[in-house]
Amino acid sequence: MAARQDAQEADVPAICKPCEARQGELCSAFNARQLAELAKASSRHEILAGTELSDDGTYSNLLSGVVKLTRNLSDGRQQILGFHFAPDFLGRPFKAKKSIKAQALTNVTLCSFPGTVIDRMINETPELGRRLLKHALSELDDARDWMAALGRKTASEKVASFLLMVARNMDPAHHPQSSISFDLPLTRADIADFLGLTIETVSREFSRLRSNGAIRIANKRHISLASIARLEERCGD
Amino acid sequence: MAARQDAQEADVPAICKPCEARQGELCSAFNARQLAELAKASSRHEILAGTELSDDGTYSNLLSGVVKLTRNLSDGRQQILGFHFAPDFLGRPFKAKKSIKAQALTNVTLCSFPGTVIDRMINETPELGRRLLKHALSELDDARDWMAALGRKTASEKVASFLLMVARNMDPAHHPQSSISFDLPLTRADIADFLGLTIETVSREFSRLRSNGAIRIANKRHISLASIARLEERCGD
DNA sequence: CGACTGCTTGACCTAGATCAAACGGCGTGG
DNA sequence: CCACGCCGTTTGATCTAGGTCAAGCAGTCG
Repeated sequence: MAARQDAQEADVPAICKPCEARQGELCSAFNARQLAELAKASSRHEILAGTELSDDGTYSNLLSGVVKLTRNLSDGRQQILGFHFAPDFLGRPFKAKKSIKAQALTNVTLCSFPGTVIDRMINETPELGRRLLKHALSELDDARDWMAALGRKTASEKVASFLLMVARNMDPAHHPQSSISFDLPLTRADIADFLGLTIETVSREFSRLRSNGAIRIANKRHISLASIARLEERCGD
Repeated sequence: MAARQDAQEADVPAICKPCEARQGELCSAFNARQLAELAKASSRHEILAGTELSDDGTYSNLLSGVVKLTRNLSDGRQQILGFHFAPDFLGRPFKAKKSIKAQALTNVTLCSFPGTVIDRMINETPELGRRLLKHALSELDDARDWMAALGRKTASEKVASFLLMVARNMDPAHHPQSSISFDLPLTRADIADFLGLTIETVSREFSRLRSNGAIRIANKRHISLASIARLEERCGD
């Protein structure tokens, strides 16, 4: 079994071998032959912060950076629907019912495949379909978490929940008791659009958390959490 | 082609033939052999309004009635995450990250299969996996629609959007210009828990819509919409 | 008939929005 | 090098949409 895996591993395309997403949700479903086929059709992109990602049917591994998904109401009010942190992947079969815009929050590295290749592989690789389903359900769970937050949490619970979510994504191997620090990849305006608040309220809640000793703020964007556990008490669920 | 389908049709299990879900999202993915296997393992239930549906791993076609999905915060605040209207189907592979409770809003008829059977069939029927994926993505789209509503819409926009959603589900073949009427399967408390409001605010917005002439209310629960289009103007997106 | 449950309406209150001012870091140009 | 403008942010003062509290109404059930 180990031997067989090694043999396959030897056939993995050179550009895939050092790839951060090689063992990720999408690519680890493929055998060496499929990887080779994908590698031929794939291309890497560097994308600058602020760039909007076009919604052609492509699928992409997000190798580095953070992407936001947004929806706008007719008069310009904006809601952020979710984030993708590396290593995640972007793209979906079937069109969404309403349009969703994807935009890079930081500089972003993508490895993209045309949708047609993936769509075909779904039929020959049941495991791929399973991965996509699992991924969609995970995004559904996230969306529902935020529904509960948007509908029923107070401003300070929303901000605490948000910091917790970012911390968990920036360092998935977190220890709940130890402290953690990171640079927020979002402006206060983005945070407000995600939490259904205004920038002023977000700013006030940051200040309050700081004076509580729950967080430390350096340079507006760099945040240190005393501990994950400390914030969990403040997030209401 | 038509002949072949007729031949298959002849083999369809007797209990499936008159079933409202026979051509539905789930069952229309199966051939006659699979339907026979499923029919053997399936069972029909009548469930009374108010009953909580246990979250064992079963999958069910919802043949009649309406089901709500809810999440509770630690202090009892409740958010409704979504609804299932007949003919929809319930159940999912992989556990949700956080617990979600399903409860019948009206009397409900289910046709249920053990999860093990479905999980096995996913591997032998790529079409089934595709259906499940499509269904999950559709629920994701819905959840995101409501994220935008919860985060950024006013109370009256939320109520208008809600009525629109119910109307579309109660009569999917709606004509946007013609009037439509139906019985709300929810109490004001449920509506409030869905929209992130209080029952008083929901009630006030109903009254306002009534005095605007956008809706007519008989017996608290029976609602008539002047037209779908009239409400669409009020829902903000 | 009385008790209960769901709904409506009114009076008042507050969390968070809005409006306004000022701060600080950063890039540009003199 | 400093002066200036810009942008994101903070903080304060005030306002308001929607929450809270309270009373009363209409079905419904026992």
